[in-house]
Amino acid sequence: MESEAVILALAALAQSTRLDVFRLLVSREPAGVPAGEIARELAVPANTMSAHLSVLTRAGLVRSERRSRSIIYRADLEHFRSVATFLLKDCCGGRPEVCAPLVADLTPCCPPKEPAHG
Amino acid sequence: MESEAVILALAALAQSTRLDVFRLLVSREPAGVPAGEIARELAVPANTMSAHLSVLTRAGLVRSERRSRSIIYRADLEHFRSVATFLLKDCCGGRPEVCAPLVADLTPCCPPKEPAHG
DNA sequence: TCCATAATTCCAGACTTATAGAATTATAAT
DNA sequence: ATTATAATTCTATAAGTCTGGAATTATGGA
Repeated sequence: MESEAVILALAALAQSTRLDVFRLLVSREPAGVPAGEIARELAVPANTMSAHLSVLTRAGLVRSERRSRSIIYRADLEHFRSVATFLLKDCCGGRPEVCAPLVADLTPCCPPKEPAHG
Repeated sequence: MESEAVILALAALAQSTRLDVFRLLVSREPAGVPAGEIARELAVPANTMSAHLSVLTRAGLVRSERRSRSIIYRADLEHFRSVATFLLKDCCGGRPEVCAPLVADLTPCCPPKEPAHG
């Protein structure tokens, strides 16, 4: 993950409509949501929403796939996680005390598996 | 942590000079760095840097304190962590599989304490 | 007081982003 | 072919951001 990709992702999420879109898509994984329904649920005109979805796509945070007349959008959770990792590693590397409480906070909601093998 | 505060923080970090500043300040904790030295190290004019520092301050990511003629800037790691927590909790709540690998990735660099007590 | 240093604020120009109406493209049903 | 639905692209406007020169404020030393 390069820092330019991180900046793109941060900029994409630093806008209320787009943050709402991403949260909606995360909550609707893995089914995804058609563009029109996203626009309807968030009460934003379809063309405006299309512009926002394009920003999220360029940032790598969402992917889309046509299904008949609809275009289904889904959150790219792996990309999101790699952005978070980049950001946290930066401070974690030098400052373990930053990440320790965060890990402690996150651990209860995540299955206590053994360390990743990838 | 409200979502408006998160958007402010994301917007502040979604700019290369400011991301560099924040990384520099994280690496220089807890001593901090005077404004002029930040500008010099990142090769940015003092007034331009001042504008960036002001954005980071409004976003709650840095704090400053005058020491004689210098103004010392420091990263606010707690605020940064609460931004990260907000973002991750959102996906963690619905999608544990997102956070599990991240926690696994972060754990090795952080002391394996028992869960937080705050 | 006078000067030097450190940082900020003021200001203007160039650039980018957010928004949405109108037009267009793509798909499917009749 | 015609019509309807779903989404995007075109275009324009309003608003916001990034940048840095010039002026200003704050501090400290001679």
